[in-house]
Amino acid sequence: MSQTPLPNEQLADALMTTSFITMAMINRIGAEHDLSLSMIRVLGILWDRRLRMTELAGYLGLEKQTMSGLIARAEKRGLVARAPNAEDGRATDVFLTDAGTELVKRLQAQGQEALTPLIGKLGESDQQHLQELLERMLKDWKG
Amino acid sequence: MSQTPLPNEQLADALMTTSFITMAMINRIGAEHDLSLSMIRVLGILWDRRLRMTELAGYLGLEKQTMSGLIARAEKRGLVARAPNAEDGRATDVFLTDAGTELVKRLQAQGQEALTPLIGKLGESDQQHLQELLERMLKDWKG
DNA sequence: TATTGTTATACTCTATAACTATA
DNA sequence: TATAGTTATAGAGTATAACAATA
Repeated sequence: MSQTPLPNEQLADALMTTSFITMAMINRIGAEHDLSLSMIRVLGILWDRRLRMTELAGYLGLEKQTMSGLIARAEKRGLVARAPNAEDGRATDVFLTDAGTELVKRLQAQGQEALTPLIGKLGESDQQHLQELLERMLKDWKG
Repeated sequence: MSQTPLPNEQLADALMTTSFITMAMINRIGAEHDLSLSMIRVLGILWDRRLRMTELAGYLGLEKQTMSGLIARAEKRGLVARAPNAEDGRATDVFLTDAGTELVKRLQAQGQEALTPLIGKLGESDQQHLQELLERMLKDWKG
């Protein structure tokens, strides 16, 4: 006599609270560099990828026109560059410049630093366990 | 011979990735209701509190003028209300209306539902453990 | 004088609509 | 005809600056 498992509401709430706190930290760090959360996401996604405008918009769930504006501003600041796509004459590739790559490294380091006090509320063994659980949850997630 | 514990960089990265995924879900849910992440935070904070404009701005790390605009739009939509503060003639209290309270309940339920597939990647025992670790990490956090 | 809040202004972010160029 | 991208426009979100009212 099995029943459909109820969603773990308390876990969902804890994830949402954790995420709001983490996002507030990332938002604050971004503000120091005049970067919005969307711009940080764009740069982060481009870390190990060269994408077309439409693909990039798809990753972020934004309209292509919105991406045009974001990329135009990022390009103006020298963080990304655009180049015509080799296969499709209509498409434009976007990728990080060296300055953009350095900035992403910096942001990641600052994010790690900012999270240290929160993480430090757990002992080393619990930290290890939390890391494993999160990584298992994220594995192969198509988000 | 002890050494200063290094910050757990992999855990920090997992928290940031989890948060970006969770925020994307919440952002999508908010969009269905024409609510930005900031507006959702405002409504969420007012869930169990009646706050003055400046206090509210402090919670979100925003300037008071920004909060004036957010609250003006929320008030126009009937989600919050303003009233003069009893003790300080300069201050204005903000609180949820009944419609605002209903909306927050709805948003929380939708958030729980949206997170179910992600949470479901872990077994019940792991879910329970993850919840405990997150709650222990969040306990008494002044964020 | 200092604090609380609003208004004025400017820029970023976002979507809808219209357009150009290529497939 | 459909798709990729940009430009035009409008509204929300944000900060800096200036202001009115109260402490």
